[in-house]
Amino acid sequence: AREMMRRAQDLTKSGRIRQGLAVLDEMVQMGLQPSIYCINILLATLTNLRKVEEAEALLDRMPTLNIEPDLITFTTLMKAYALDGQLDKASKLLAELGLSGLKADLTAWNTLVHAMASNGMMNEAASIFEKMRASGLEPDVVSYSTLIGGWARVGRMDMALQVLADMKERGVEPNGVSYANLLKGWCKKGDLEKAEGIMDELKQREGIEEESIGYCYAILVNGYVESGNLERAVELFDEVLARDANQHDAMYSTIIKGFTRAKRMEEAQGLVDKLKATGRPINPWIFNTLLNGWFLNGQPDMALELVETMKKEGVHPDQITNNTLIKGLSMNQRMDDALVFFEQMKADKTVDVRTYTTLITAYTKSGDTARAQELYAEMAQFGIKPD
RNA sequence: AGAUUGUAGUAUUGCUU
Repeated sequence: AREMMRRAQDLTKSGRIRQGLAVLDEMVQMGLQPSIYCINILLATLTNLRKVEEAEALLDRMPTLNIEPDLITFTTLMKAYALDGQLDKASKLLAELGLSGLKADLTAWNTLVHAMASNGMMNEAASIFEKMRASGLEPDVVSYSTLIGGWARVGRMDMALQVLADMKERGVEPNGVSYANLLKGWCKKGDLEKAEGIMDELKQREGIEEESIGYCYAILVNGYVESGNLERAVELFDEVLARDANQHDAMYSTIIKGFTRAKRMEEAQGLVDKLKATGRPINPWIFNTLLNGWFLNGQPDMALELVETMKKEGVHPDQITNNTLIKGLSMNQRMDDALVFFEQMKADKTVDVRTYTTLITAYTKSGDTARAQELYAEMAQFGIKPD
């Protein structure tokens, strides 16, 4: 049974979901009983792939597999619904745990708070937070950090800071994530001075892991890039690299993004060359960032050349690479070239809603609404829902 | 007994803002 579950997981993870789930049927025929542990792993895999319908179907099948869903099962599915924006269903799952003889724990409550917060529903998030407390559970650092992140996300830094004060008062120590969420909020607002202030407080605090500090710096550097202060970003870039090797790839892609936006392609290219010289494999994010940069700067031929170079270096184009190519080529009046990549993606079954939106937008802008309509109709054939 | 099972924070692609 273990062997078969492993096979099911491998198939599912690699995107062959049908075949993966079919293994369960085989098991039933052979009289083997899958464990709840393994089913939950499958469910988490589907959730992380955003395959909500498949996750839902798996839950529905559990009775025929003679398995009782447990709290982890339901929490995983709540997350799946949240990622899909189906907040009513997520709430209902928690509310109906009792029907299965289960009771929500801190993780389940936190998942639901996050479901609301990540979808901008902060009144709901706060109300669920209170219900959790009323049920006798003490909110932990995750609960508070989730609320901070939610308020920051909707631009209510006053509320985010209030939550920070609340947690301190209640004796829950803020951690790196609590501060990262605040930083992100200030960066999003473009208030880098306030962000620096948070950074100072973070550095003075005892017990914050070095790894979290590096993570926070990465947020700050990106904030400077987004606000157009490339010089300060570059200054911090070296500091961060010296401080935390984990941030290496994120730092490079962030700074390369900055250079490409500032039309400083020589410097962007220079950083990639520097990485190549180390002989270590280049992170696809870095490569994709530079690729997009060539298109932004109106140099589609440089972009195509880059793709060839990277292939030779053993970096293979992924879905984002192809979407970047399709967008870049179509916005540089190279529709025919874009369609070559589009056909390739369809053959690989890697097209997604962005691929279609890109092309539909391009055709609409060029006045070819008939082609746009066609593509819209075609999406459904690939099981892609318009958003 | 064992096993990669659920919750919060960075970088690249579309539309919206």
